[in-house]
Amino acid sequence: MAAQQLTKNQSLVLDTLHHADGPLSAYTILDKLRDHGFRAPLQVYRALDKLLEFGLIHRLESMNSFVACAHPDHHHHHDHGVTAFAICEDCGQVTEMHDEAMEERLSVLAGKQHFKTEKTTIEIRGHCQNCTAE
Amino acid sequence: MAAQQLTKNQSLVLDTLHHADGPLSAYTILDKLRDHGFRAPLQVYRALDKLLEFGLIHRLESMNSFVACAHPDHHHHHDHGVTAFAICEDCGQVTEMHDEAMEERLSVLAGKQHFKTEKTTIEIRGHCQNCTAE
DNA sequence: ATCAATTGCGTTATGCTATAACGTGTGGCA
DNA sequence: TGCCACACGTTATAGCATAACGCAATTGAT
Repeated sequence: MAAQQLTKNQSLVLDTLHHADGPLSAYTILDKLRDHGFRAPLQVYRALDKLLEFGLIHRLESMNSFVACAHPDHHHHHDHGVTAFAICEDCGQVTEMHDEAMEERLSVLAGKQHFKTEKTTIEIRGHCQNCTAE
Repeated sequence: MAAQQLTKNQSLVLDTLHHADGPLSAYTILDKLRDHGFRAPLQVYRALDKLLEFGLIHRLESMNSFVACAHPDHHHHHDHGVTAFAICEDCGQVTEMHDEAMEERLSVLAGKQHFKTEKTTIEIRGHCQNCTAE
């Protein structure tokens, strides 16, 4: 699949997320981009929607914020399978995790209910290794 | 563990959720309870916080809303393990699912990162059996 | 070449979700 | 009695997200 050509706004938002060391809310992104001409939330949300669609970023439902995808190949749409996130409540770091066995398990669970899965959210809130070492 | 004595507001909110046939937002609950004297969001949110604490309801992160716990014994605090939710995007129905194998898998994943889990969110968006049968 | 459809953009206004901060009342208990 | 913890009510505000309008650039079919 061909590399996705991003618009200026989309690139700015994606760069902002890449340079952040944790998830950012849409309004935080907006504030960081005011110097680049951003004035309104919609400018951010529209870019975020596209980046989500391209699979370049993830939305963390449990904290209404967004992170750049940890995958190496930023230049292609790709379907990760299910992604699980470990979110540290102390330092805000987010770790992206993939696991075949868990996908399989979820698939079985959904199958039992004859449920057709469109999107799966898995978010683990807790404390990362660094922040646990008191 | 002893039955939890709920306050008037807490009971009203819990009843509202029990009688609903899908998840409700805090503001929807507020509207349904205006006739019972509710005037402000905080009255709802404070009750919801307690009900969450007691394990009588769940919060669905991916849609900012709340459902009554499907467990039969409403009268005791209980720790479910991890709960996964299947949420139908057509009819709004929510199915609560529990699975040992998945918990185990998540535990292993977290362990690999030396991550200390506090709370796990699993939400599957899609289409339920009824709504798939076109 | 031209028209229509699509897409991105900017702006204003609005709606939905959640909490801060303050004060009141009540029940338990030393 | 005086203190404490807790639920409650109210006002105000903060934080998250989208509707609706109009304009500009691009594409693609005729």
